[in-house]
Amino acid sequence: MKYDFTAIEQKWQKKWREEKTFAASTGRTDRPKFYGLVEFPYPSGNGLHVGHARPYTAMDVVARKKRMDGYNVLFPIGFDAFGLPTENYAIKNHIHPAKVTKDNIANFTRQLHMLGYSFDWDRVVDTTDPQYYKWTQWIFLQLYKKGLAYKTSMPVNWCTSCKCVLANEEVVEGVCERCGSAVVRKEKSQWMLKITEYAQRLIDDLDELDFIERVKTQQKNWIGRSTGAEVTFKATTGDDIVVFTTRPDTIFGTTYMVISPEHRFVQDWKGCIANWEEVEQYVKEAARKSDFERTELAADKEKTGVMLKGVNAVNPVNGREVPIFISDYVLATYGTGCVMGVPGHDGRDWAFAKKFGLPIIPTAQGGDVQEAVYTTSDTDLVINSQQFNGMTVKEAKEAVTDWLEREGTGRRKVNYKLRDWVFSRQRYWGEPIPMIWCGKCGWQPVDERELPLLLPEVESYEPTDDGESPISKITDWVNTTCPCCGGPARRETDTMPQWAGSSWYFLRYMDPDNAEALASKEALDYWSPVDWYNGGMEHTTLHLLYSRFWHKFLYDIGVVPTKEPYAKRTSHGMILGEGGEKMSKSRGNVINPNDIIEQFGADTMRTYIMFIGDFEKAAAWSANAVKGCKRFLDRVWNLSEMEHTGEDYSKANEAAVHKAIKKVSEDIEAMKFNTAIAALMALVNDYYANGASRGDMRALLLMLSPFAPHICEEMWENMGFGGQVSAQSWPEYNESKTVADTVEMAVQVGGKLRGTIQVALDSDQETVVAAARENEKVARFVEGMEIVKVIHVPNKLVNLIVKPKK
RNA sequence: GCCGGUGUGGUGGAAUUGGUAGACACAAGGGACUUAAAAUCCCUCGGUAGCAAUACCGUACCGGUUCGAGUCCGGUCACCGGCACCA
Repeated sequence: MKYDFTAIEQKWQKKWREEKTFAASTGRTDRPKFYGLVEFPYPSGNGLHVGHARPYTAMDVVARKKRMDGYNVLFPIGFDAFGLPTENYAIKNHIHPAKVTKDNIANFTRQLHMLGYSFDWDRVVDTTDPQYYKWTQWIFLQLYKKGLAYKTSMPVNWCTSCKCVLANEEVVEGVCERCGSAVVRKEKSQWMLKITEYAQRLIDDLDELDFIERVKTQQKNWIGRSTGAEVTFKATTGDDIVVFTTRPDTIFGTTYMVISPEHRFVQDWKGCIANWEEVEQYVKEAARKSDFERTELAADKEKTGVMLKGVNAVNPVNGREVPIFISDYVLATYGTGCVMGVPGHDGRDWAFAKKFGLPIIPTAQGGDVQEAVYTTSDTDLVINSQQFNGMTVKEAKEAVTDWLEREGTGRRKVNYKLRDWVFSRQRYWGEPIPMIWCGKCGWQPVDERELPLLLPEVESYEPTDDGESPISKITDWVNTTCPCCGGPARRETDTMPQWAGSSWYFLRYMDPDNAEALASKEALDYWSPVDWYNGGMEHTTLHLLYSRFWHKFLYDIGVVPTKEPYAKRTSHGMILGEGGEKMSKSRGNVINPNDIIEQFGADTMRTYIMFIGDFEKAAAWSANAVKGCKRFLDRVWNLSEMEHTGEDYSKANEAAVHKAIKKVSEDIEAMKFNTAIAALMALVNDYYANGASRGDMRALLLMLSPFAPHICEEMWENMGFGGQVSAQSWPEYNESKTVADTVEMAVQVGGKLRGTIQVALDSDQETVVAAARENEKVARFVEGMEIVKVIHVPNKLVNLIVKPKK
């Protein structure tokens, strides 16, 4: 009988769908629970990509194995459907984004079914569904009520021609992606979320989590905790210039100050600044550059800046007056937007001082700071610093800070690189922010009972000429009454960023239809936390951190039972095109999973995408290798033509089967899917060499079923094992049966491999050395030599260290 | 630039975490079967020298630690992800 994968796959997919084979049930007390989560897709018009298939297949393999291990498994899917691409598509084609979204979701759903994923299709969530975003808005209101949402002025990318705010991605080399006009930075009032309030907890609680190390370090570095001091320098205008420094010990070396071009002092001091035209010109130029361009420190890149003539700053430790510059390497958004320039011991400051001919005063011994910047170590001795001279750098850090605190001009301070979350978008396709502005009462939250606050219908989704969201033109919707005083008021017309909906979606899966709460307490208590969350490295510092922040907040207000949303986090590598290039439409190397399924079947697609390489690393697509996986499944299918007798493992295969069960079990747990499949290929090779009993076949189908479920179900049925593979228990292995009684050991002489020997398992050193010396090749290198040392690694290797006999 | 990561045959990758480098595949070459092709099966397959046994070299590059390094340490180069409004 031929392996008709199309018929087989359709048959089983239909059955799974109709029988709801993989539906999760809340609160089954007879089994432990397992909640496996994948990052839900953004339903773009391009359809499902092989880049989705890798992580989804991986977690599907894990979920299927966990069910066979006896867990009550929740493995859900949904759609993160608000966002820019859909909106832009809608603008271009004059189709409502809701319609675009609906069509794309239908297409994604069809494609996901074709891959045979064991999702619980009764729990699909869609972030654009009002019954879903009702709760996204509700969470925002709770944040607002706890003082964690506030409005402030923030710089945005402003296209001078389209007159609208652009996403960073829409700015290409400083100009608007759409019209090519100049993009400038413009201040705009934005809703912000105080993620910084959670900075320390977001660092500390990482310790308890089973996240892969690179995710932890990247999150820690992103939050960027540093300890130091906040110091106040008096300006000659009388203003306080506050700087943050991690190096208070170098304060005597301050020879200038720098403030960011957009700092309010620049405008405040306009009257005192003698060279205002020059300053204004520089501020304008800086506005054109992104933070990224500004801080980019290429070796050949010259520092730029302008001195503010007419204003100086006074160093609080010695009363010395120093000049003040504006320079774009100081960002308004990090620290206080002001820095003290200590060129002797900071590379950027040194380059700046050299450029502008500023004095360089060393504050620690070692190196010649006139020639090159000197990076101090903790034990260097302090100089040029009055009473602190002779202390070590480490001591001086504390002593100077103590002194500043006593004098009232400084204080200890922990600083974080992490910035508050800009939560406003002047866009249509997002959740409306449920706030009302009243001229008398200020910002007022929409009454919770009125949620969801529906996104109104508009004719055009284009941002307006004044840069406001298109919904600002719907006056019927915008004009409302103040919930506080009942007077006329206006609704907020900004919408939320796409990150909002994806910050809590995993909670909704637990109880997707709940109308009273984002999920019931029972469901949250039972399923929390997510046991295993796999996703891309690119989401480490934004999505993953945002969602940890929201979860911690929900924990604080008693909504969720755990401090952290995800117990375990792993990450997959990208799928590249043939030859290792990034897959992209323009390169024409995009692989559509549907084509592969049509040609080779979903089981081949799944097996290949798991076999393609190390799951954590990027891997290049290879059409030839796909054929190899199809060949493997053909070989599995053709095993049916062999005669199988005996329900036990056959003598010839017993050790191989036990070994394979061990290997596959461990590899799935460790995400080493490629070697799990390699082990199954090797097992099939053994079956071809030795024949296979019914018991051997049973084990193979059970182990292969998470990877290639359809073919295994079909063969399981054909062989009359009874029931479905997916409902069976995972096979167990016997450790003692995985090891042979003799082992092959490597023999080295002087660290070089000279031969191998067969010895009994766990032989002692004496036996091993004796056997080694009998080996002809080894003997040749030992002859006439004296063995001075033996290194024996049991069952692995023996290394004879020799020297010539005297 | 900063942060995180990666680099092994013609190709994808494996290597029990310091212990026999190249498992399992792909491609290629040779052979069997076939009127022929496809499919299937068998053999070879890191480099150099040799008929061979075998020897030497070999995990991006340079150096170090060690009886022993793909694995650890220092430096260099190349590539990939992120850099806060793509998600």
